[in-house]
Amino acid sequence: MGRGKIEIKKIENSTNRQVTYSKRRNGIIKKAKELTVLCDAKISLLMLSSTRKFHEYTSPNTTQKKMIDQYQRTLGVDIWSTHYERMQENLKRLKEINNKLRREIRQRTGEDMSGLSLQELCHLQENISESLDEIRERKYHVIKTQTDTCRKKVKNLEKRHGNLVLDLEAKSEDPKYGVVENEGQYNSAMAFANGVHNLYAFRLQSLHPNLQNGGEFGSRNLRLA
Amino acid sequence: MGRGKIEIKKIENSTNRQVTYSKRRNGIIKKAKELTVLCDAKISLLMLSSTRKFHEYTSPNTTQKKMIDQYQRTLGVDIWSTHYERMQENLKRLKEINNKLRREIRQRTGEDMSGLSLQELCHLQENISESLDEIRERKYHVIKTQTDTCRKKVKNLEKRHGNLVLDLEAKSEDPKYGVVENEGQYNSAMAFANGVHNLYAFRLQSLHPNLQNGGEFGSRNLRLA
DNA sequence: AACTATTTATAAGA
DNA sequence: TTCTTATAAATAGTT
Repeated sequence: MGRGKIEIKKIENSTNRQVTYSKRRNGIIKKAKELTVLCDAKISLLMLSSTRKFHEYTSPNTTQKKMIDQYQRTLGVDIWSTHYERMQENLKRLKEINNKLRREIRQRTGEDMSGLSLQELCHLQENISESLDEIRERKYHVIKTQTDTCRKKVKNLEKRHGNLVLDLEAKSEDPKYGVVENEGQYNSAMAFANGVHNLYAFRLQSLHPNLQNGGEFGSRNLRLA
Repeated sequence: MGRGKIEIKKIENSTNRQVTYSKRRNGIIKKAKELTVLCDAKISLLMLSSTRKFHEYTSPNTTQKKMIDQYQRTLGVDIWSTHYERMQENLKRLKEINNKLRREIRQRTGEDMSGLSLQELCHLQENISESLDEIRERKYHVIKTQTDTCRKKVKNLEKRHGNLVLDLEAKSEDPKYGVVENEGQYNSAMAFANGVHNLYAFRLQSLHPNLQNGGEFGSRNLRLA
């Protein structure tokens, strides 16, 4: 269509070819647009010129991805299958592991023991019981550690208190200090001493935590006995 | 181009639209082929009609995948990134959940209790203890069910055995049957009776499983006491 | 699917 | 590139 008929074969003249490409490219895009509107079609058009220039047209009511997905579904092929399927499998595998873990937890909590044989139940009971022992041991360990820390703090306070008391006594005997001026200070020192005494009492009690079990943390043991 | 000029808007007549689609589709594919040959271009053309019919054209010297790869490289986009990233996030999320579940199990088994405060440990111990109670209950339930089933079987066997014995006695009293011919039969019937007796003894023992705890399954309870 | 009057696309030239 | 224009090609409406 033009001043003369042309044979459909590669245009050897480079400039001519580029001009023709440009003209016909616009032509085909126009056709694609018209087809989209006239016939309510969806079109994806990718064009790569011999000079590596890229042009595209995609119908407004779709995307390249949708078109390619459709293409793959229609032809029953999947260009990206390798990557994609591997991820899908990974997801599936993780979900399965997840469910197994949840099931294990439900069994261990006693929420769901359906499907467990008597032997499995015995095994589970033994297992949980051992876990309970370990947790109890750990608890005692933590209690002991906290107690030790507390004891050290008390020792430190006692020492500082002792120094204070000595200091105070020294000052009381010193004629330079009157009794009245230092009364308030003495009282607060006594209050401090009382506090330390209480802490010390706690320390003595806590030296054998394993033998007590009378407090909040020990009630469970009584229940189990 | 035709008998009359048409406005570029959706053809409402369905038949007409399909005919036009068919004609213009062929036209655009012809144009694509010409452009491919004339200008040494590479073209990917995907078309989806309003009736969901799919047509495509791809230049002979390329493939859809190459075109799409080129498209993505040229425009610096990744059509799949959204999908891909969502999957990646999903994977990550599942892995995290997985790890949390594993950690919970390790805590419940007593394998790893690092990072647990005293309060948390107490809570855990109480929790596990309750689970143990539930599992023990379930076990007793299973034992009871099995015992009941066994008891029913025994009852049935007793009945059948009783009938056999009566039958045998009747035959022994009947002068038609000699003692010698039936000796073997009688002995085996006695052995069977002994077997049933043993089963019956087991039945009696199992009537109060909660009070026994002397067997394999009860040792744990003693250890907990 | 074929026909054909017309519109549209475009080859060549400017 | 873009414009022009003669002409080839595409196609709307019809059969």
